[in-house]
Amino acid sequence: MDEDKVFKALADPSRRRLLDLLFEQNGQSLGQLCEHLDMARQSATQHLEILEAANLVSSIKQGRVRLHYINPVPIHEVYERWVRKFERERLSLLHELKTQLEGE
Amino acid sequence: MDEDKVFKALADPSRRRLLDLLFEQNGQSLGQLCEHLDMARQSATQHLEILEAANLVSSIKQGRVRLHYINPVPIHEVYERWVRKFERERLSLLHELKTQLEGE
DNA sequence: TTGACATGCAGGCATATACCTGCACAATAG
DNA sequence: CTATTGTGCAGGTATATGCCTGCATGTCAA
Repeated sequence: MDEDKVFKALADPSRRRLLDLLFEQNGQSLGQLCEHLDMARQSATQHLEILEAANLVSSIKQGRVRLHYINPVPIHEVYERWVRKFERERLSLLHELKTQLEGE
Repeated sequence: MDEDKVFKALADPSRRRLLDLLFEQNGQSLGQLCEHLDMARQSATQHLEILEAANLVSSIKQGRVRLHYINPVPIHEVYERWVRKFERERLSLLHELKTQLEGE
């Protein structure tokens, strides 16, 4: 997994919206997705390409439509590799910060 | 929490590195952090400002140094609000995708 | 006070990003 | 076949981003 691509892909609200839309209904075409997206079709295409490059979305051409499927695995990996360690220390760090502040 | 600021703050590798450094040792000064960062001090300052705006880092001026403290709460909130629902459906979606692909 | 050190602030530059228009191609319906 | 529909591809532009230099400010030690 390319961690950086995943984070950069998630950095844009339009792309998070696309993932939300695919989460609501998996396997949508470009046209379907655009109906919810107040932007030109070509812009949505570029966003979907970025999501695909990050392996967050897979697409399959079926006849003349291209269907898009969400892939939650990279998000899970980001959580595993990156969020969890912070989570683990969350309360103790908060306590530490509080102590430091009180020591001013 | 401003979800977009958190995602955008996390999108840059230098900023993730800063969070890693603060995770290793909390309460470091700008100078200390720069020693690990192959960039000008002013660039690091800008990254830290973005992290502060996202509430991922808090800083306190203590004499002539400014100390920086990590705040894992927004990361946790991103996980709660955004990652968890994908996590919840992860296996079932994978199964669904597999089924669709086999149907080609 | 004065020199040294850590940081703050202003601005400038190159690249990346997000958006668009215009045209081309492929598949299906009639 | 032909028109329609859905998508692919090539660019062009405005803004955002990340990096820098130069100078100003503030704090501590001697």
